[in-house]
Amino acid sequence: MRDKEETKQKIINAVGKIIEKDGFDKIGINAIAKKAGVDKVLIYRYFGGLDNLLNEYVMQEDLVKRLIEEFKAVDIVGKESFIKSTTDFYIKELRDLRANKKYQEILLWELLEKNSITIKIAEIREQLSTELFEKLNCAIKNTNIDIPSLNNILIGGIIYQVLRSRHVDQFAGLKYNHESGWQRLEDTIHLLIKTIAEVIFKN
Amino acid sequence: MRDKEETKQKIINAVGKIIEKDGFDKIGINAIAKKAGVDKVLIYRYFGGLDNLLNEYVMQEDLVKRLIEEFKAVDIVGKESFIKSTTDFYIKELRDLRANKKYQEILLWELLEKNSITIKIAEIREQLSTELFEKLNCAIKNTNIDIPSLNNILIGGIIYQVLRSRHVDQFAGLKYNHESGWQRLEDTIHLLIKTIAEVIFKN
DNA sequence: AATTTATGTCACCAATTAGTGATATGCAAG
DNA sequence: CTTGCATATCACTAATTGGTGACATAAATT
Repeated sequence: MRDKEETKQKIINAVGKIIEKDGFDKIGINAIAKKAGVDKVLIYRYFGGLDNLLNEYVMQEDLVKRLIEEFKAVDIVGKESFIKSTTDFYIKELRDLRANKKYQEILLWELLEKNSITIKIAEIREQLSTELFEKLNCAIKNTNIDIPSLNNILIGGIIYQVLRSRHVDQFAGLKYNHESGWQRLEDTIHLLIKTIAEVIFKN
Repeated sequence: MRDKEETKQKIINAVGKIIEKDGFDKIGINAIAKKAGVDKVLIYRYFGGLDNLLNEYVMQEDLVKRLIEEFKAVDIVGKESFIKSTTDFYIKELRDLRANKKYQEILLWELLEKNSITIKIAEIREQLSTELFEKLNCAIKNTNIDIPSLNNILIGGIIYQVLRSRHVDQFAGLKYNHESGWQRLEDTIHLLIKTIAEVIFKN
């Protein structure tokens, strides 16, 4: 008892539980205090308000670490390695996102509002993708393919399917409540990258 | 004064204004009544509650009509017409979505919760896309390209970029606060479809 | 042991929410 | 003019929200 750090941790954990259950937009001081089994005044005393608390929560979650690892894993030396490496990257992104409800909530939060936390997350991702594209630029010279732009469509497509599948069973005929729908999506990602690789490495 | 239909219309219009300004998730009885300059009890009397009111609002907006028109415009007879028709379709979808804040809000709403209205919208889109793919299936025989799956990535990618651009200026290097970023996206959509068309019509 | 400090609880405030019963008012028919 | 009805307003309740000051208690310092 009477352990400040432990209490702080209880509060931060409560944030995680609520986000996993209800998402970011419905989070509030009262709900957090109740979930943590702690008086809400402590949130003000120890964190200085909801914003700072959420900030500490996000920084504690290793979402950022995961992102970095996935980006670093991309390694390209030729056509075949381009296909394998980028396909792996996008499919891993899809599978991880599907499995990680908290990550889904953060991405959804980024669509809902702009605040100190979503800004910070966006900055980190921005920096990582810049590094990735520099690496790709070294591997691929003189192509008319706009890699960042293509990446955005793919990543956006992936994120949108996952977020949408939470409330809708199927989209344009693809059944996301069966694994087969997701398999078709993965196959199409693979095929797309293979087709694009043909254009990039045509000479 | 004292015109029931006019009052109902004032209420429905207030819904539109609030959604355009704050989106669906923050909408409430009190805010609507205030915006309409009308007592909130009339919302219960005339519509039977928030849900029914939102339902009437959505049905009155011609979002559905617009969707239908865009889907019907797709017409394919060969490779060149496939490229032109589908590229036009997706780019029109992108531009329309960018220009239509209310449509953005509805799409966002579909990501946030499942209710009678989002279900209805999803059903309509589901039916339209089914018809579209049947049309495409007639035009394109014996291909290993999974058209619905590809469509989902493209549409999802488009929607995600637009929704994201509302709070973030750039994504993976693409600047969405300048028209040039959107142009690059459109160019990439065009290139992607052209490349896929080569595969579909290779024989 | 006594006192100070850190930690935690309680009771309240003002604002806002969804929802409802009683009441007032404009209008049209008698 | 007056009665009756549709239309609209008012005034309230109960619950919930974010936020704060006063108080209690455990632990550490003297």
